[in-house]
Amino acid sequence: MSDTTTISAAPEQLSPLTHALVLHFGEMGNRWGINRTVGQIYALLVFVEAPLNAEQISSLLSFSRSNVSMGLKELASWDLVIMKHLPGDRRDYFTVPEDVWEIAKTLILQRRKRELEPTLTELRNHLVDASPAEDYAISRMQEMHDFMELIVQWTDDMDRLSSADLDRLIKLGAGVNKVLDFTRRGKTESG
Amino acid sequence: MSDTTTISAAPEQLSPLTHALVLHFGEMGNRWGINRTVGQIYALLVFVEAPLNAEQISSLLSFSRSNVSMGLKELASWDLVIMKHLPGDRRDYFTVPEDVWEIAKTLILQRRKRELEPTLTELRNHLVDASPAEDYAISRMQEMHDFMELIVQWTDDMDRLSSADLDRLIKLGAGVNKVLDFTRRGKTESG
DNA sequence: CAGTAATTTCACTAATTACTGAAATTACAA
DNA sequence: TTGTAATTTCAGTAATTAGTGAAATTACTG
Repeated sequence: MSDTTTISAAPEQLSPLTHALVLHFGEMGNRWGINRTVGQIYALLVFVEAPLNAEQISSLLSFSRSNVSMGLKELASWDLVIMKHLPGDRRDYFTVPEDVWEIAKTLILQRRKRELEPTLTELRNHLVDASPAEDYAISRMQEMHDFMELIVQWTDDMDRLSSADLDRLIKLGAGVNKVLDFTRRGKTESG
Repeated sequence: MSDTTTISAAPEQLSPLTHALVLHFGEMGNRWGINRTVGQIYALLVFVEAPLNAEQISSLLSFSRSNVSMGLKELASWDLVIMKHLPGDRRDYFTVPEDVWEIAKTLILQRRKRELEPTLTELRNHLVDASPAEDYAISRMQEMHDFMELIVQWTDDMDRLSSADLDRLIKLGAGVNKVLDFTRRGKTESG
């Protein structure tokens, strides 16, 4: 037994499996609008049980300490990481929520904020003082606006769905229809 | 009356309104994983009724002909544009589908393909030969995999929802729950 | 408040991605 | 075929974004 017993021991290096996934999420980062670094940091926090400090992240992923700092800052701005502290240790430790659905809900709301809301505002502003001369463009904008509002409603509904409900849905293999039944019934009897 | 009567006359320059929106969509392109050029071209095709050829796009947005060509190619690879031809004119003309929901469905499926499916495949591959020693990482991967499969099901369901149904939902101001009711009932009686 | 560990900021460099004009290709018409 | 209009490709350049190390800041300890 080693003497480095903090809490649920952080690895000194990654298993091939975790390493492969971390690299994959780094690549996927591009498609998700975040950079490689941030993608890798996040995957690391997801697949490693122990909370990690910046130094550990930096050495496990081998990029600079300052880069890790910026990555964590970005993840924090997305509300995607949880900061913890160990007694007698002043370093910041980071983890992610325990269940996927919590993570996904955060992602959905954040993406909505970044990808939808600015456009919704823009459309609204232009629609108020639009001259009826530009018939076609205006009706297109109106449709788009209404549609985006609908998406906002949908994501609000989703946000109300608990992890326990979702868990059950997964086991049932249920499609969208069942999900919506769940949301409309409100919270269920399970913990 | 001018003699440039093709079909629903392409403008020689953009109205301030359309221009503003085109610029906005160019900016948003970043957040949506496409570049400014592609975002602007797409917005242009959405807000201008007439199908446009590459030359027109290039002059309305003032970037190079070759850039337009690459942008259209990318949009085509996402299945987001419709190519048309006018009798006696060999140039290619481009438009987008008439209704927002058609566009959105395409976007949903395409984003799924680019943002989810590669990871789903990766997870599946790693999960088959995972050593049970790495308990934690594996269960995280399994959860993530199951969740992503669920999203695939949801988006499949959405894809089955018709524009007419959606249109009605918007008018009702309905949230996710109503949507799912619609999908489970199948097609409705409206045209 | 002096000392030190941890973190953040920032100017710089590296790497990537976007855009262009020229050349090549394609598609059709005479 | 040959000619010509339209489109695409591509090598080079411009612009943007990512990543680093050194310096500055913050936060805690004695």
